[in-house]
Amino acid sequence: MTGTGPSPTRNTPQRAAVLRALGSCPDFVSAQMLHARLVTADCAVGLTTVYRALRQLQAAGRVDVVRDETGERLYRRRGAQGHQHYLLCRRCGRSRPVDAGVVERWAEQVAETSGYAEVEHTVELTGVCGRCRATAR
Amino acid sequence: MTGTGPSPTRNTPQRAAVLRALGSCPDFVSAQMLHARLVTADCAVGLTTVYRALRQLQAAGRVDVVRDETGERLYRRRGAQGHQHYLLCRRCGRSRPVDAGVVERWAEQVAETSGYAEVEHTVELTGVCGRCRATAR
DNA sequence: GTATTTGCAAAGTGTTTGCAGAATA
DNA sequence: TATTCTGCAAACACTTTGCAAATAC
Repeated sequence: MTGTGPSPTRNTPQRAAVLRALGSCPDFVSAQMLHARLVTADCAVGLTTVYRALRQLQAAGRVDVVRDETGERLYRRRGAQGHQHYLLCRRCGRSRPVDAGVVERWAEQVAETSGYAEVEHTVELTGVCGRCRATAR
Repeated sequence: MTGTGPSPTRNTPQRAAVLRALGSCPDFVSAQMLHARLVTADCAVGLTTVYRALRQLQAAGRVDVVRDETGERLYRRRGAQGHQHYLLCRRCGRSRPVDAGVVERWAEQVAETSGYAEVEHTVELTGVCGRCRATAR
């Protein structure tokens, strides 16, 4: 039986470029931004391909995904230890990881007492970072 | 001086209809669903108007807004005491309020220690409710 | 009587899909 | 060589905007 195999993945220069570009962004970026960045650099990749690569990375759990207030998806390469939450600057997009252990435990507890199965949680913190506060008022 | 007045708001049957329809939905609904519902009932309202009414209600803090996984906005009329979090069923959309006091306090603390200003938070819990679990596997 | 609201049609956004040609293994 | 991947163009879904006619105050 073929099963739901781990979907074969080839090594292509485009995917490598996307991953590299993503790694060079300390903060969350949208697919569009990433694409623009790749085009600006010499290594142009189709927008479609960027979207596909990102979806793949998301499925593989190698990126964290959040949504900005317009609903646009923002991606960030994930470190080794999985699942992480961030505090994002609404002005410049800068992000910093935050310790959300409390929330994790809370979510687990709700999951247990609610009668709901497969409970997942999304936590997003946004604010205005110190630098942006200092700059434009 | 004109200032940023509290934007005059007229009472129109359409707005009343939107608010009424919203009130009759125990769970989160999208603008599109709400519009369909209004059309099905005799009181037809333009889709544009539904969107405008919802934005108005959101600005007035009279609805809670979340996003489903596709990015579509879902609205739910808010009770008296403001700001509330929910556990949503991914299959049927059913929701139940959850006590997120822990998270509120955590968010406040992060806000204080982070150096970020105007920190806001979004918390979304999703799962599969008991009824849906029992029904379709 | 005047300013706001409505609602249609059209534009705009981010994202996905169809498909022929190119590239990988 | 057999599949997978790329990338353009077109399709999609939700949402917003322009504007003339209708409506509330």
